[in-house]
Amino acid sequence: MKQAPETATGTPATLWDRTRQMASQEILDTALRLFTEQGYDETTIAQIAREAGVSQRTLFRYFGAKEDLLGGDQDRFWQVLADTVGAQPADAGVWEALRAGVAAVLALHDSRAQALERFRLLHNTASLRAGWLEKRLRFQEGLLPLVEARMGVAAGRPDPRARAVIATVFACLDAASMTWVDNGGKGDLMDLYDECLAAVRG
Amino acid sequence: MKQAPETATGTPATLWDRTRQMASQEILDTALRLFTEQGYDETTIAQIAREAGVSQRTLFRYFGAKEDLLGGDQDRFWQVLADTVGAQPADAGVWEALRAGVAAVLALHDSRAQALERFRLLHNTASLRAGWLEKRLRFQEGLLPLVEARMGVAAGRPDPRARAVIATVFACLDAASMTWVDNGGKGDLMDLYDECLAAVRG
DNA sequence: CGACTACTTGGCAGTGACTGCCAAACTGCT
DNA sequence: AGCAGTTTGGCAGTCACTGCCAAGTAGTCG
Repeated sequence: MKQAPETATGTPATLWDRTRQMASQEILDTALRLFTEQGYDETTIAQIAREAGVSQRTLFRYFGAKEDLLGGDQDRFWQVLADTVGAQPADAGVWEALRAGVAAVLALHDSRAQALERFRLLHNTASLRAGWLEKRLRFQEGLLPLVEARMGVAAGRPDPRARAVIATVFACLDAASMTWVDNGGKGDLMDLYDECLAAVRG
Repeated sequence: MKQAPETATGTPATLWDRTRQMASQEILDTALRLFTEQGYDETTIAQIAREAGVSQRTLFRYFGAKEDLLGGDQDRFWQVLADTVGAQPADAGVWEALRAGVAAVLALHDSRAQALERFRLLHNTASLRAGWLEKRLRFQEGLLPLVEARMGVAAGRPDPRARAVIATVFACLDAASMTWVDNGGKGDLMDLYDECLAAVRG
C-alpha cells in the first residue's frame, strides 16, 4: 500500500492504482446506497462487501472502519479546511479565516442531494454520529496551532481560548446542518451557519 | 427491573434494592479502578465482571454499554442541568441560565481528584469520547425546547439559533475541561469556562 | 409454615465489527 | 520468462453486546 503517484492528467499511472481507485469507489457507492436504502445499522459489512464484489478483509484494508464508508475521504475535507484557513491573509481575524475554511469544505460536496443524504444519515444514526464527532475532535486538536498562531496566544500558560473558538465554529456548523436537514435541505447552509454565529457572538 | 422505591431515609426499602445498589456500586468502582490502572481499551468486560463478582450478563443488565461504566449516572447530570436551567428566573438571559446549569453539574462531582480522573479518561480515550459526545448530543436536543422558550423563537420556521447557543456552551465546556486536564487539574474549571465564553462572545 | 408469584441471575449460543496471519494471485520490472 | 513487491481472500480469533432459558432468591398470601 504505497502512495498513489497521481499524475497531473488525473489518471493514475499504474494499473494497481486504477484498480484501487475503482474498487474504492465501488465500495463507497455500494455502501451509501445500502445505507440509504435500509439504514446504517441494518447494513452489515458482509453485505456491502458481497455487493461490491470484494472480501470483507479487503474492504477493511481500504477503509479501516464501517463509519469511514460514509463521508468518503474525510481526510481530504480536513486537509482542505486546514489549507484554506492557513491561506487566509494574516490580518484576517480568526472568525473570518475559519469561515473561509468551512465554506471551502462545503463547496467540496459532489451534489446538494448527496450532501443532504450524507448529513441526514449522519444526524439520524447514533452510532455513526459518535464516530464522526470523535474524528472531528481529533481534527480540531490538529487545527489548534494554526488558530493559536492567528490569535497570538502566549505559549507558556495553557490557554483554552483557541480550543473554544474552534469548537464553537463546529458547534455552529452542527446546529446549521441539523436545522438544514430538518428543513429538508431548503435554503443555504452557509446562511444558516452565519445565522448561528450571529446568535452566538451577538 | 422495576423502579426503585427509594425511601426518604436514603435506604431502599427491600433487600433487592439494597443488593442492586451494592452490586451496581461494586461494578462502577471496579471499572473505574481498572480503567485507571490499565486503560479503557485494555480492560475487557470479562475482567470487570470477574473482579466485581458478577456475570457478564448481569453487568450488561445493570449498564447497557461499556462506556456507561465511566461517568456513573449521567442521566442524573443531565437531569440536574435541565432542572437548574429551568429554575432560573424568566428575566435571566440564556447564557446566564445555561451557565448556572453547568455550574450545578460541575458541583455534583464527588471529589476534585475523581472528577479529574474521569475527565482525563474521557479526553484521552477515543472510543469513550465518541460515545460520550453522542449521548451529550442527544441531551442537547432534549434541552432545545427549554432554551427556545427562553429565547423566544418563532415556532414556524426552523431556527438554528437555540441549537447554536447550546452547542456553543458545551463546546466551551469541552475546551475548558480539556485545558483543565492538560494542566493537571490546576485552577478552577468554571473560570476556564468563563474565559472560553469570553473569547467566543467578544 | 408452605406454596405461589415476581424478580434476578448466570450460562450459552449467536451476531457483528474488526484484526493477525498465511498462502495464493497478481502487477511491474528486468 | 522470471523475480520481487504488492494485493487479495479466507480463516480463526477477540471483544462488545443480545436473546433465550433454566435455576435461584425475595416477597407475599393463605
